[in-house]
Amino acid sequence: MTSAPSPTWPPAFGPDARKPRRRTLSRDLIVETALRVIDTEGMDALNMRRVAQELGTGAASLYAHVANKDELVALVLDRVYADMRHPEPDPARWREQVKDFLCQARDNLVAHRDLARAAMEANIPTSPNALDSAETMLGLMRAGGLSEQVAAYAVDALSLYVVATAVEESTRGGFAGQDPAQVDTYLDGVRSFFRSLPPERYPLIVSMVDPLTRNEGDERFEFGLDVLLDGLVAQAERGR
Amino acid sequence: MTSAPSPTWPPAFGPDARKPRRRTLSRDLIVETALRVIDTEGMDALNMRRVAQELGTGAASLYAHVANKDELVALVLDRVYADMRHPEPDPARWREQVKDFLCQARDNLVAHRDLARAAMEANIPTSPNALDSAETMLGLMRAGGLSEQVAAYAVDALSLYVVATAVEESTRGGFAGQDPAQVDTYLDGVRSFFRSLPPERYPLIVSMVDPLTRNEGDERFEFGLDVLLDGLVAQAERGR
DNA sequence: TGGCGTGAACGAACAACGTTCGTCTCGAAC
DNA sequence: GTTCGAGACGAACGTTGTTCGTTCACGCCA
Repeated sequence: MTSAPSPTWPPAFGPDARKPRRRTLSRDLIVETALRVIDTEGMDALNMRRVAQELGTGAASLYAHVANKDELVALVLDRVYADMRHPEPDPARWREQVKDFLCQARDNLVAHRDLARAAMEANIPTSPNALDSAETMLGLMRAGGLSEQVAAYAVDALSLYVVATAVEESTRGGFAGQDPAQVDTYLDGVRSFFRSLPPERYPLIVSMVDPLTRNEGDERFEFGLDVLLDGLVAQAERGR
Repeated sequence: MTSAPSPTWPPAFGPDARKPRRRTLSRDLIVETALRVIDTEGMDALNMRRVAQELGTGAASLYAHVANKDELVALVLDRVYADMRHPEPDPARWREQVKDFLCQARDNLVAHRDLARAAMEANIPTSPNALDSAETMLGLMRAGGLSEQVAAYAVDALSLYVVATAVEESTRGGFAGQDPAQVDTYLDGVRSFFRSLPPERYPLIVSMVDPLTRNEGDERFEFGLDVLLDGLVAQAERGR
């Protein structure tokens, strides 16, 4: 590993001593770059040095614009919530509107790899664009005739389901549905594992391998969503 | 910061040179120790050196019994699932039984700080005791008359809701409900933040602060659970 | 136009982490 | 009594988030 010692030039004579100092750093640019890293390599690959490298600078430079990594991730998340489109409440179609809005939210999340993991770790939403989504959901629910308390609880439960589903889905096989073939091979592995289990201990799991591992588009996600919304409709009618 | 250089004794004469070599390491002991660390200091404080120190040894020693940290966490999680008590299915009371079982699961999770985070990151459950719980749930659902596909989807959705709720709750204010007073002060902070929001942009959030931040025991958790179960009952009756 | 203060960029460094390496040592089998 | 292997162990490596002290470019005021 010992290489010939290369002579160290005095700084002024070093190669390209006048490298152009990039003065173009900004908060938005950092957030956008971080999102691009997440999109292409996932959350695990997101670190300060990686983002800085993408911008042709060092990690320390980022801290002039961003308090720490947690704040950066929160900003990225809020940036993604900004892409949501918000419907005008129509009382006659509140159930459909809520479902559409939540499907949109899920699509928006899984479009950015496993970014949903950040949404899961976040507490009660406090970022501007996340609050916009909460406000919209509350509007749809209240238009549907749900009481204040039921609407408040429902927003919580539904948001939780959407985010948790996005996390689960984006973790399947390591990366989200971006390559369906690899998800299939992962599920094939699960199937053969389930089938190899001792039937005397796990009779139902072994006999229900196919329903348990069924993967037909958004069927699984929409099933849970419909169950929740059916339950909410029942609540609404009961409270009336 | 320069202190007087203390003389370094040759190893053989050092203090307590004959420290008893603990040959009592085992997989179960490591798992139990890790769980204790999680219980007392939370998941963030769980690292290999910390567990090893608790056992009076070095981090490297653990790797003879455990492949890596991920496996250790998975073992801890399975160890916690072992505490579940499994009911005998009674078709007449299936809804109540499912609810009781899931409440037990939630209590079991939040009893160990933010261990639920590990359950969230885990994929489809493949550990023995987690599979036992899935098997039990499937048995209760099938006894209730749900179709194979509905039961399979339902187990997924309900498990997801329980784990996600546990994560959310254990993250509130940094630590789970172990100190209700501190959770209250956290919620007070959220309340005053919500109230300080611009009413023209967030009219519903501002006017619904109290319902949104209500924290009455397990009311919030049970609300979502009841909504899901109501929706499932509706599914069951529809499919009949 | 020329000096100057300030915020930002930067390289180096620190501490904590998961993990691996090579060595040593104990206990049991022969 | 010798051998041998599993496991305990200290040291080290590479990666991470973050901080420190310095340097520098730009805009302001004289």
